[in-house]
Amino acid sequence: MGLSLRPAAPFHFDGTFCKPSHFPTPHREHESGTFRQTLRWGDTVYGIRARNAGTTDAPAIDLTVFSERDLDEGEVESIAAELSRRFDLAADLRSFTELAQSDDLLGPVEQRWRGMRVGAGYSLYEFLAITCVLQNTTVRRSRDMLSALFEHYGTRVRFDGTELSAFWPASALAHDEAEQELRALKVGYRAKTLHRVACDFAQRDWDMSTLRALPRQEARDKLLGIYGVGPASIWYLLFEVLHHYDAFDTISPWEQKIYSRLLFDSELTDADKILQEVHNRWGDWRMLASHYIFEDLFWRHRQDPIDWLRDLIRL
DNA sequence: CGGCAGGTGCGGA
DNA sequence: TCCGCACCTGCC
Repeated sequence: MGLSLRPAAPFHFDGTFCKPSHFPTPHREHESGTFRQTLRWGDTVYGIRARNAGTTDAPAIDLTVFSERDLDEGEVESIAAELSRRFDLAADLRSFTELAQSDDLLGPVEQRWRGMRVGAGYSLYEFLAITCVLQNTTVRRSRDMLSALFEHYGTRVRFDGTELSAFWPASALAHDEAEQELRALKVGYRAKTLHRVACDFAQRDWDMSTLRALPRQEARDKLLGIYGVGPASIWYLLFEVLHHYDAFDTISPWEQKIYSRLLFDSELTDADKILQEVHNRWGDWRMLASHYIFEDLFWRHRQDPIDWLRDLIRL
């Protein structure tokens, strides 16, 4: 069952649904003009297919929802609305475009990716599982931990000629033995965090419409109350899940190295200096601007490997 | 082998 | 409020 979505112009389909700087997860796949993912929504797992059916200035997406049982129209509409929020389809990026045009670094990048959205596509709980496996380790190990979680707790879903994994519900990790189970999956001390967060969410999920409506500072304080969320994870959540375009006030070591290259053509520049520079250049758009620059860099890296970047990510 | 990595919570000053 | 420390595991 399907319907048509109308993102606000300008819109960049492939930039929104494909994020080369994020490591691949088994719940989504992308090829030019087509995106598929699984979606756990309510008590049901759906298959989602989005197809580009428009242009940058006259955007349209053909959305198809797959399910084992019959779907009613209201159900499909609520899924469409949720996906529109997750992928930030209504975003007005016109003043961002204006800002980019007067910036030597962002300008050419924005031209290539005009209309690209944040586009994480996860629920809050799912994204917390991601930030948890990102903590204090290397990209390779984060990827391995997430694969193990999907293999053990995820479900395989076949639809539209493909097979993808779906995220597990929080309740799957909430039973008493879950922490021991998780340790066996080599997630280390993160087992405690994953278990505790799962218990919290299994008992009471968040009211996302309230959270989305909060000013950044209040949303920040609320999210910091979640066990396992600290200064490094908080801006991932604020940006990717809540779309606060200015959520960029701390910088992690690997990102510091990348910004040092991009902004100062050096191997390592002082973190405060980078934050100052980013603030001066892009103001309230600084996190979105950084996102554009990162995706552009990783996209170019994928086409034609960049040596220093390969050394940094060591995948 | 010891140190460290894309952090965080906790106890003690 | 700020600081030092433990923590699973894999890689150098």
